[in-house]
Amino acid sequence: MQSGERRPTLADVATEAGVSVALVSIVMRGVPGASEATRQRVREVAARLGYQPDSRARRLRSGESRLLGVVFDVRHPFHHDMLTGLYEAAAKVDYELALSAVTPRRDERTAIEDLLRDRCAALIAIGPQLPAGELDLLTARLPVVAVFRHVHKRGVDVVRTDDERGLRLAVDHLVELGHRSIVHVDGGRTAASAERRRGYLDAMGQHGLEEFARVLPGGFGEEDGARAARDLLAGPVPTAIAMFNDLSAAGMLDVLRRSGLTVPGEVSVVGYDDASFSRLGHIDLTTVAQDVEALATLAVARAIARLDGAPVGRREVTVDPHLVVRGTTGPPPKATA
Amino acid sequence: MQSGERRPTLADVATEAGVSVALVSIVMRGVPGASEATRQRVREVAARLGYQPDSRARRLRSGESRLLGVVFDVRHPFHHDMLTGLYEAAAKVDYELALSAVTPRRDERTAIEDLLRDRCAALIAIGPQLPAGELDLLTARLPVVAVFRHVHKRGVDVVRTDDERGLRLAVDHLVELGHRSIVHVDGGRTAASAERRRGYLDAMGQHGLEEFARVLPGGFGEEDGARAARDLLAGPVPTAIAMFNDLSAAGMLDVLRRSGLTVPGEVSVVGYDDASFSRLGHIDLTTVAQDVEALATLAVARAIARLDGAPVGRREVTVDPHLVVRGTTGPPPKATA
DNA sequence: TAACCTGCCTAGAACGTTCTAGTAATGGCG
DNA sequence: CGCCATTACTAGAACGTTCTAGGCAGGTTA
Repeated sequence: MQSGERRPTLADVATEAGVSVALVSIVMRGVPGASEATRQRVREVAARLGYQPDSRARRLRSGESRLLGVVFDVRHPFHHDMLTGLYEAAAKVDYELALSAVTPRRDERTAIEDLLRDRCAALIAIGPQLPAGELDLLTARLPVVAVFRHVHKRGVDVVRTDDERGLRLAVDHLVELGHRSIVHVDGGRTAASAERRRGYLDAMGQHGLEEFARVLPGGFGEEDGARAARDLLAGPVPTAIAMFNDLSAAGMLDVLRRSGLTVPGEVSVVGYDDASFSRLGHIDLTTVAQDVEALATLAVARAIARLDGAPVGRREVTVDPHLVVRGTTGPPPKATA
Repeated sequence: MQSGERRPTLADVATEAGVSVALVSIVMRGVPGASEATRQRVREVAARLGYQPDSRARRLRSGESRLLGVVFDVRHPFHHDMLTGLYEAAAKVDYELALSAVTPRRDERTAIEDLLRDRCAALIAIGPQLPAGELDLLTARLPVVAVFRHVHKRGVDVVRTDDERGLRLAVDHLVELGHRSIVHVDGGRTAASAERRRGYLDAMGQHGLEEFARVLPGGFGEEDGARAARDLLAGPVPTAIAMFNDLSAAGMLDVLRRSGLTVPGEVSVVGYDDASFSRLGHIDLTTVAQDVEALATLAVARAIARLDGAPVGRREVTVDPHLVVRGTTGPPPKATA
């Protein structure tokens, strides 16, 4: 009942089974060097005593930790999807994950320091906010892979979505539906905002719609989208809007609908991220989805390539996003087309 | 540039500073036993070499791990809020957290086993799905605290929201607004469903509204709420609905509005959980919020009380939720009132 | 018979800490 | 001067593993 009793160790199993500690270790690791008979017996004893290997001692002894440190932010739903993929990718190559969360009251520096103390072999930072220089310093200690964010330092590997392409997808979709007057509400100073803006402008150019191109200042929050909507309603309203992300798209949608406009009847709206709420019947947002699965797999692969000292090509690798068409996009109203 | 070099150890710092390993340990831990002069020098050397203590070795040696294992589910937004609180509560009592995530492809058993191997001192399981018996077995090894879920085994501590009270709050609010015909859509077989149902029935009774009490089968998903809405629309529609949670409330809202009913003009809706999307202007759901902060603090306190062998009162402790009034509740339409 | 495998097993040294027990130097006090 | 306390430090044993080097049977080969 009490948890006071010491947890059993290899030595306990060894004495109980009447063999040496080393032999029990051999059996527990499943490496050759023991007869099938003793193997069976040792395993039986271990199970009976409830023996569980001590990963601290194990890693301490065998220099290699086979442990990937992962920094994520509890506030960002994306990061949790990433965790799913990371666990799977790591398990495939027989690595474990050490998680360290960034919360409103626990900053990234603290999160990273914890991982360093745990002696993880490499660091995967999801959407790191730390100055690039600081991340770069870490690479003297261990390989660092940044996910979701462009870091222009030589030491840091980067795995991210091709955000330019993401916005091109959004624009292509709208053009295909017949839209020409398409505006973009950007992410302000948010990371990736520049890439998405560029993608938007490129796509408009490629479709010969330079004259319609128009970028409004926005941000990553719902309120930023709502504000942009009010700005937009002050002048001639475009037939379609490509938003920086889903959250700002939600704000945009809300204000548009409250002002009496129908979506997608009079205005089409595209988001970015495929946040979970976008799937809600009530929002039903057409959006650009990042391939979280691929990002996770690549991040792990990259970290391990560094650890193995394998030659690595480009420092930065991008993953293609894809469009998820839902209910906020449709052909433009007849009058404007 | 390469991460090949061995990370510096106490011994490296010791030789470099010309002192013994033990002394460096003393300095690094900040315990008495070194002069201020050498303290300064050792710290300077440690910083220069980039020394970082090895938490594996540290914990291995000093029997006590001061490590709390936390199991959470990446799919549940709630769990992330809990992490924020847990980190803070743990830091206050100088404990660290070891996180282990449950994902769609990584089950709870695996997550827990990982933590056991890390030799954490106690286990905090957020919304555990494991059979109560299995959780109870674990208590032979270490203290187990279940959060959010009622576990009726003697060995397991429980910290949860007073869900009965939560639904009473919802009903009280609606009654205060003037509603009498209030139905409840429950959570089906979901944990906590029974408690919330009971809270609803109690509250209706206390207000003398037994004759209006009506429970519809639901579930935890959006689709469950939508289905219940369609069932509801087949007969006479009540003036208010208390839903099992926010997600099912979203489904309910969507179907109601699509069928032409105004919310809260003709029907009021209350959710449960205060999920982040409930704050969106477009949803703006009145809901019952759990006090995540308090739950986290209590969970840590309870785990540590067990570790210290302090006498613990009741196995189960509940936290009061509170109502967050937003835009989906209002007085009933005149005709019905 | 001696020499050499091969299969099963063990002793004991690591890994990087912390902790216990102790030593040397200093200083105050009689 | 001798004695005891105090301060500053160190040696070496743990913690629970893994790993290297080897021992001891029993069989095969020269």
